[in-house]
Amino acid sequence: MTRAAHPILTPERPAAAARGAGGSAAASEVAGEGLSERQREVLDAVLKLMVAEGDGFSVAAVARAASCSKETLYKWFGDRDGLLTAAVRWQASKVRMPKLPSDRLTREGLEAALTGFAESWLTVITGDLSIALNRAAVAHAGSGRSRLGDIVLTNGPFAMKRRIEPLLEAGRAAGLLGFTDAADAFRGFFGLVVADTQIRLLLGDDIRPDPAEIQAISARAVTKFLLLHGQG
Amino acid sequence: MTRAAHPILTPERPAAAARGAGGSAAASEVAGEGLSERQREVLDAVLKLMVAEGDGFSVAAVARAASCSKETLYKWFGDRDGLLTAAVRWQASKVRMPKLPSDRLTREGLEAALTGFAESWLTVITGDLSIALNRAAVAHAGSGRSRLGDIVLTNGPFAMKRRIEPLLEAGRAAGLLGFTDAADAFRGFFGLVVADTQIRLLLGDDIRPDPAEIQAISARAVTKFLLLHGQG
DNA sequence: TTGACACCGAACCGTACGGTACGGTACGCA
DNA sequence: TGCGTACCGTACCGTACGGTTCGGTGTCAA
Repeated sequence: MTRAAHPILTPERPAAAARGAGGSAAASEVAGEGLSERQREVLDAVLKLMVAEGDGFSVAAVARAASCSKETLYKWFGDRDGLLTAAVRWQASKVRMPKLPSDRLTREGLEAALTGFAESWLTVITGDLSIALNRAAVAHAGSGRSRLGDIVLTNGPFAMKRRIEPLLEAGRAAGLLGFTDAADAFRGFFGLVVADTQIRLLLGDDIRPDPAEIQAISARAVTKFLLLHGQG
Repeated sequence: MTRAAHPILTPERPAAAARGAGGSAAASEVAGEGLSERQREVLDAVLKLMVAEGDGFSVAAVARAASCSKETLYKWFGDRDGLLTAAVRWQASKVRMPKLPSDRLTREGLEAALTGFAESWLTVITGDLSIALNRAAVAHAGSGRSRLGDIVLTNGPFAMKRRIEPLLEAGRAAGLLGFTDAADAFRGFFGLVVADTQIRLLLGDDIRPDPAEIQAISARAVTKFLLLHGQG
């Protein structure tokens, strides 16, 4: 278990991490903006705890699970909220959206892209980790004690919207889609894909669609969407 | 402030409340299954606190807000969870769904009923109280510490489904709608109406559609739904 | 070898909260 | 008038948790 350099994080703004020199061997910079290997381990432990116990866990439990001291946790992340926030950010940085076709759009390409997106989205939001994180974010949004809600909102619905709307616009430009308001079209797409799935999962209903069901639901949703907005 | 008879509640199952005799003057039995006037006051105070502070409040805060003693709260509701559960049940008992047309369905009647339902639903879920309750229920569903999630699920999405599906079936029977799977049709309707509104609200986005917007959204959603499933 | 550093593990502190107990008061009833 | 009951307000208790401090250990660089 090699130790790595450990930048002191400003939980709000990850900061350029004023670390001295390049750090020792294992300070790789893959995706977790300025996080050391060890820190990522710790954050993964936090995520695991969130799935298992849903935000009710103590900092001591994190220390136990990650085999590190509370002192280190507080030094790295400031306080419990900073720890949670960092964990959610870390998870968000891991999620990748599917590739969208960049060349000229065909009807089939558009349909495939939309379906792929729907499947990907449903797979994410029905996952244990997403459910746990969304639950925590919702709870925190209620008590206003942190910005977890913002983060999840940004990396959840908003991120989806930012990715989908250009695709819809491209579809319209290519004469494949017809709509007047892109936001409204997105709303329709989101609704047809997600429907009541997410809120039911968050409320504890244990519908867990398997990949086949997700494919079927996505296909139906895209069919409906194209029925509403398809041209030709 | 007149005191009323106070049945000891079994939080799980409200029970027929083994009260002695009819109770004194003010023990009216309007809607809150076996709750005395005073108890309903207390539960309303709890709901107010949930809106204001979102489940983070202490039992002492409830006692303060409702001008009653903690001892009484524990006597009536058992523990903090019982108190919350009773409050959510009490609120659920107050929500009324819109009337649906019972006579022969016309195309206009169906459209009006669907639109009315959509408006009603959006009005409910964008309300402060609904947001607060859903947040609490989601949080509790995560830590498995109570059955709040079930209650909200039953009185939320499931209740909507139970009310809408017969309407859809009636529409199909009257030749106004076409679909093969009622559950799938409901899914579509729910999605088109709610879309990302609820999850965004729960996550702290402060979109608060006013009645005019709700009407507009509902009308568009119903139009789309009828485009997908309308016959003729 | 020595010192600085980063970390672990455990003990510690203050507080907040769930839950209980108790004294005091208003009221119905015999 | 006196008793029982239902309630309020407050004090109290135990515990759990966030956050701090400290002693001890491994590592690296001078």
